[in-house]
Amino acid sequence: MSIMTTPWVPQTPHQQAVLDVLLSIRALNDAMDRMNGGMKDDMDMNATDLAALRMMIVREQRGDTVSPHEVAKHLRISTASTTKLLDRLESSGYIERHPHPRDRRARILTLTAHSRATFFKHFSEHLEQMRRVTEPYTEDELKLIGRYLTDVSEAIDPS
Amino acid sequence: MSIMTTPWVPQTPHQQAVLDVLLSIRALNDAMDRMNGGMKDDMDMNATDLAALRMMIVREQRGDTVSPHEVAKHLRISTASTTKLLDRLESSGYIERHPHPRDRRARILTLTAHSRATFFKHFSEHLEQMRRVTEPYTEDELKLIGRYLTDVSEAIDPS
DNA sequence: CTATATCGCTAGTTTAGCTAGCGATATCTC
DNA sequence: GAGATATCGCTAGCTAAACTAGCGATATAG
Repeated sequence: MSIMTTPWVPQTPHQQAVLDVLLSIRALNDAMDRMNGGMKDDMDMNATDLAALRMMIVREQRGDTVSPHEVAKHLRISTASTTKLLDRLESSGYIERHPHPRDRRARILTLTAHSRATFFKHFSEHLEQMRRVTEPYTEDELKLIGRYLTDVSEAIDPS
Repeated sequence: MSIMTTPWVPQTPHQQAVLDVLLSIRALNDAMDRMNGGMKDDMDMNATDLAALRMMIVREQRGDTVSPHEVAKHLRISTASTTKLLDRLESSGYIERHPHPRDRRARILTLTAHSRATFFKHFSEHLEQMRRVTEPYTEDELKLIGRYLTDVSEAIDPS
């Protein structure tokens, strides 16, 4: 993520602080990209398949189920590519396809126990590290940080 | 980026704040991924090629030049793939390959004016939005935020 | 009830990665 | 210096994973 891209020379300490934060956002994004890269290598999986798995895990935690169509939309790939992606995940035992109870055209996707176990095995260490560096901050500080991160997310991708 | 992935129920307001921050980091990462996706669509370019362009722009701002080898290392792709990537960028007028002044095996890569113009045209709006939401924070707040973001980056990818 | 839309899939094509290895050049060791 | 080794960017050929087009089954709208 290239933040430091415009010729912009900070004139004041405040402007310098703004620039530093934007640079640190870029650094964070790079770090997360590398983390994802590492996980996909560890799990012997491509980036898209891993992203699909992440999406399903998040949805499951919210109590929602996922359809092939939703996977396609989330990953911004075609439904044809999604079929093949799901073939890969299914044949390697990460997901299962079940009939949708009401719509006989549709499917619902579920994670296998193996899937959850493998994902957490590789992710929990990163999560623990993140929690470790987050916990020392006070509640007020965390609220400020959370508010800022939300501000930035909405600024770059008003959803 | 799936943060909310472990069954972890916050017991205190502080724990809740920690969880919220971790969730907002995931949201930020998702937003930046979508921003990148949008830019690559707008510029009719694949994600890796765009990442290479970003890297070159950052290096140029620091006054450094870039070699094909460095592109390969940064993107974690083979030098063979990098040759093809540079072929694409060169034939579409984004970069130029020049002989290295001291090492006759090597090349140095430069951006074209068209490249810079196109990139900034598509990125500057996002950057401006990010700066807009960042500027209202006080210098002390920004320092806190910057420190936290750096902490997290180092936690997930100790470089 | 007919027309249209949606869901997931198959078939075939294209893109962008990979490994292996080469020619030219640079650097290290003696 | 001379020879061995390493490095740089490249080509050739292979593979993985995306794409478009379109189909059968089913659902929904007029």
